Amino acid sequence: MAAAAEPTRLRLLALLAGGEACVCDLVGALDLPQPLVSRHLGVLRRAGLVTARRDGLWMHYALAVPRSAGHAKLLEALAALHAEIEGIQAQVRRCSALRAGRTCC
Amino acid sequence: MAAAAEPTRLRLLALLAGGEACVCDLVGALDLPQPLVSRHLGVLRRAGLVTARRDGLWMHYALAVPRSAGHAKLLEALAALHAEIEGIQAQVRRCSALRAGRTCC
DNA sequence: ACACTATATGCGCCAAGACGCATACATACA
DNA sequence: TGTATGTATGCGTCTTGGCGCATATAGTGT
Repeated sequence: MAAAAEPTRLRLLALLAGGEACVCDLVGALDLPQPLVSRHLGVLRRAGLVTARRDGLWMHYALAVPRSAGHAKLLEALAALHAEIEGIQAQVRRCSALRAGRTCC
Repeated sequence: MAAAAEPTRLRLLALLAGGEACVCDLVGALDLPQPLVSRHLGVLRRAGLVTARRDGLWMHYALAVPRSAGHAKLLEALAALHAEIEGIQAQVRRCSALRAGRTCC
């Protein structure tokens, strides 16, 4: 819960709500330093909110399947809250474009 | 969102989910110093999550009616998460007992 | 083995925020 | 107007956590 409250992590969760993504795409979409994004993803992973999958050099992150009723409801709430984040749509689009462009993985 | 993530405030929201309550009942239920509870309630109020109503000497706090889809979904998620908080049931019962006992307001 | 790329982590700095304490404020009542 | 009670706030302290930077780790290809 506290893990999802941080603004940058809220944005990461919004991007991942659009499907699995690798770190480089998330970095490109949010325009933040890679170590910062990686650290936030680590927090989300340890909180059980996202899962990580290694594919060669790349790590793919995705929303975790809910482990409790509260978790499931939280994901619903996040989905609704994402729409209310300033400038998030552009970042979601950029993330999708990066995914489609396949510049990295 | 960030306002609801703090553990003590999460408990306060859980107590208020059972209905309006005055500060003294919340203090008694959580067994925390009054200034601390008052300060947390102020944070929740400024975040738009609760509303305050004065009744003589007493302030009655209640969950605010949702102002957005995200807010409404967040309340649902909180309701589900409340059940997963350590020892919250006893505190909710104590709050109800205090309300019923009418020792203060 | 070496170089290269993607990702993770150790370390230090700094700001945000939670807490305790004292005290101010608001209201009721004599 | 004075006192008592419930609630809010100012202030100092200390911890937590976000951030930048450098570097470590994991994997790929030559």
